[in-house]
Amino acid sequence: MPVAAETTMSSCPEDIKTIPERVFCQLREDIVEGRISAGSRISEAELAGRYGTSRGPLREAISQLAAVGLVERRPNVGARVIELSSKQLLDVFHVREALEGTAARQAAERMDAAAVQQLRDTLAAHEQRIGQDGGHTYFQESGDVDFHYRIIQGSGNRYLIKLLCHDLYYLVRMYRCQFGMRSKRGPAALKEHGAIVDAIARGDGDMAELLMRAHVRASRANVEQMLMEKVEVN
Amino acid sequence: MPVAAETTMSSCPEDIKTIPERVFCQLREDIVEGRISAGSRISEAELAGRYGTSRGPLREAISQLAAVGLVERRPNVGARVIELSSKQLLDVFHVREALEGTAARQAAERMDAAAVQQLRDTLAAHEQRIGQDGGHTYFQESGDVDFHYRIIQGSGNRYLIKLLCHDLYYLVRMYRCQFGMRSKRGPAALKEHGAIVDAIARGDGDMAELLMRAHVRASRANVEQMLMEKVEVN
DNA sequence: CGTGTCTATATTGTCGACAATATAATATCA
DNA sequence: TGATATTATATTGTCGACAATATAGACACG
Repeated sequence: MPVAAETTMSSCPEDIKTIPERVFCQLREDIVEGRISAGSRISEAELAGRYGTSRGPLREAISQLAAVGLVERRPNVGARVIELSSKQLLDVFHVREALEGTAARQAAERMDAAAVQQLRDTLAAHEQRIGQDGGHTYFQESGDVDFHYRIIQGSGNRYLIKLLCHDLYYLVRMYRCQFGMRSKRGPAALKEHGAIVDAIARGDGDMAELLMRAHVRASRANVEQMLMEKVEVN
Repeated sequence: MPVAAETTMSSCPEDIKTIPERVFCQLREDIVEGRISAGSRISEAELAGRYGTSRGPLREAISQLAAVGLVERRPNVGARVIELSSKQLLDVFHVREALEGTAARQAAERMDAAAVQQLRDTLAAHEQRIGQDGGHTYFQESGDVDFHYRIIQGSGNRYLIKLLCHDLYYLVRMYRCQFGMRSKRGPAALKEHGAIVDAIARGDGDMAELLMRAHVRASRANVEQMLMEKVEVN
């Protein structure tokens, strides 16, 4: 009974009706996973071919990508995939810290008993996985994502949900994929998750926010360190 | 030498080249100001006529509006302007509190002397205006917006700037217009602004964030009260 | 040899026509 | 008469063709 798969923010849902929507998803995935390299130009004609559609729907998809911030558009010139810089990655983490902190606070205020229980289950599953395979990175990541996802949903704040789940996480994933970073702080993160759940269960919004912010901050520090090491290597 | 006009987030810049961009701006303005009423359906054909273009560019504009969250789209049915509820307004304020707090913190860390001076000037102009006309609401609003705008820009965090200046503020403005609320706490807000500037000038990020969050929270409390009064009246 | 201009080409921007879908109005049957 | 099936209509979705613009290359000139 893996809880993860179903609830994770799915890559490209099947129930997509319209072409622009489908292309938007696929294109986003290709960008995030690095199949279309950062900074590269996006040719409408070429992509129309690749995704088997005409340029109309494709332009719509590109518009949306631009609105979300994954590509940059210049009139009469075209669109390019955004460039990734360390500074911007850290800036994104600052935003994430603030937003996820608020999510945790509101989750503490609004989650009902059932939701809290589900959250506990997620955490337990995650714990078990780490125990089993000593923190095989993939499950660790997906477990982490699932945990955060649940809390964000639990906040019941639609705008927050939109920002974090629909916009920001794709950016974060893009960095993860392309800078090739996997969090190596599984057990530590797990403990922090536990404390956060407790605060939420208690209905202690202040503490939940505090802990979540610290958690994201620690994650950022981890990333920051990896970036430094990378610079040294190169 | 009014500082405000030039730097305020302009409604619809003149230097717009492409039609979708122009339509996006105009349509957004019409929605924000309530000329297209909340919850109403958006007919592509009708709007294409109104803005003097064909349906292609219009669809692109609608896509972007949807990505920003001002309209909701259903496949094969059409788009509607979002409905405004008190709960969602308050949720937006929660997000704003978190983001502007971060903006203030980063501004404190990153603004140079010149930028801080500009901020002071903005504040001084605002103060003078309030003194003159006893807080004529229009200038008060625009001064407030300008102040926040400067700090957000001062954070140097591109993602933050995008979220606050390009997405969130239009939502806030939409609520302001349609719920017809003007902040009646001019002098109080001004004091708070002063304290924030001091913290930023000092480079005290913690304090700047704390004060900014309190400031936004106070604004939210004000809005909350007005909402309650409204309910009573009706 | 460097610089500026001009032209050729490729790419984006825009449009109108046609296809697919949802909604509403109508008709049919128990 | 009520509910369901069916058609009609209006709206959205999609496409291919044409116009406008920017970029790269050739060419002339200082």
